[in-house]
Amino acid sequence: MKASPEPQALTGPVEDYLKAIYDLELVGSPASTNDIAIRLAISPASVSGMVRRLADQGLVSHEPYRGVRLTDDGRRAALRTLRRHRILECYLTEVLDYPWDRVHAEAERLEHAASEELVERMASALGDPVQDPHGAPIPTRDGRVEESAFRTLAEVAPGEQVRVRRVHDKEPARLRYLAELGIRPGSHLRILDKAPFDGPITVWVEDAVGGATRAVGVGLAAQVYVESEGQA
Amino acid sequence: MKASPEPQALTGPVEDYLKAIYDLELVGSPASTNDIAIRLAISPASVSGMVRRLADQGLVSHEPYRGVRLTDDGRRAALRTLRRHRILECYLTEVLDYPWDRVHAEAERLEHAASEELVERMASALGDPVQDPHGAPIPTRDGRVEESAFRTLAEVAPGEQVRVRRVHDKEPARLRYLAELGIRPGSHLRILDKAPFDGPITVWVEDAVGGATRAVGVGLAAQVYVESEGQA
DNA sequence: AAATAGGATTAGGCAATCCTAAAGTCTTCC
DNA sequence: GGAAGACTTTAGGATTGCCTAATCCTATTT
Repeated sequence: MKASPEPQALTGPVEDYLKAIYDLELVGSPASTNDIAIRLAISPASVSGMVRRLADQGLVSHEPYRGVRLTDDGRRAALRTLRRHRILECYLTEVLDYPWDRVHAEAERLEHAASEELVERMASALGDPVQDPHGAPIPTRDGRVEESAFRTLAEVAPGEQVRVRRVHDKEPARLRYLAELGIRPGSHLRILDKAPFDGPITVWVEDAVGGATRAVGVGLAAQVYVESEGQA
Repeated sequence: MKASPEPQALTGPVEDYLKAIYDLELVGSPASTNDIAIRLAISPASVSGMVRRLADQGLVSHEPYRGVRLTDDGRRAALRTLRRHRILECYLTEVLDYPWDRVHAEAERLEHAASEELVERMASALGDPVQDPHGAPIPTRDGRVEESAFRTLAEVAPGEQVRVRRVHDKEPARLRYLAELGIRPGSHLRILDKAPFDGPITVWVEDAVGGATRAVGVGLAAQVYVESEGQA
């Protein structure tokens, strides 16, 4: 049995496509051209073109008009990039005290430039963290992750007590607002009320100063992943 | 009086050209196409093409067949990149204990991706260092540097005592060898002998374990910059 | 003053990425 | 069962950077 061949250097854009496809595939179905385009903020036509090249390189399999799936090689590459990204986020946050909401953008740029060696040094300095500042799990060196399927805050019924496990990390403004509300990974919430017609969700935030009642719109609540902690 | 316009984002290659031209200009004359090509390990024809684009962007002035000079804008951009590079080198070395000889290559990649904010955070964490691990001066935030003109070890006469101030940083193998000899910025040397016909230079290395005599070829000695400390 | 050696520039290409516009395909809804 | 609408792909372009081969300057040498 032979070690896998040297991971060839991929370009920044290629790594971005693979990450996007990985993420989109997580919900089960193959990634559609359109979804990839939206996620990367480029035109669908460009995605079609790039997907062909990724397929040529053996990183994805593509059934025209049907969608894209990562091959094993593609998945390995995606997880390597994800590991880099998340360790960088941890390092920036914990060691350099980088602001919570801007960490994602910085890591997004550095992940394509930082060597394996650098990232592993950072990981060691942090004691090999297992999740990033937004609660996302960090793939291991050998490419394993445990992507738990949490419910979102929008799906929780009134009366439940939950712990925040993860929040979306892309939009600085939303992150800043969530932080203001006291909602971040690890926060404890009790759902007090859920207004009908996709109305706001009222929660008791244990971790706000002295505890506080907060109303969260469904849009935002759908980006907050929680884990049950019991009924009130 | 108005603040200078936002420094537009430059591509990695463009930053590399500007750094190369900056360095070549340090010795006085405008940078030649050929020298830039050698420094960046690309063909002279490519340099001609890129120089035109740099001139279009107002970053350099180009007199065909005569050479290239940085404009004020170009110099500012070059110094920004150089500051990034050298602070990154310091940070990697001091905080992450990155090996001395590989720091240059890593910083070379990161300098194009790291934001101003990140680099300034690193600088603060280090107490605003004034020189990088190889002895190169770090430009200030507002773009000032003091590039001292040191003699090289190859130019020093026997009998002199010198302190190493700076060493070339590009080649890991040479750096490793110099470190083995005990020659790095701050080391104290006494020149014992200089063989004729560009022969080796024999030095007493104060900082080697217990002090040691070492012979250095002129090629290597020319990459070690020193400052006089007196006659023996 | 003409020949020549080097260095510089132009000509013509290629690969990676992205774009807009036009054409193709699939699914679903009368 | 056919047409609408949504999504995908192809066609044709642009840009950035790099390359090789060929041509062009400049300065030195005879």
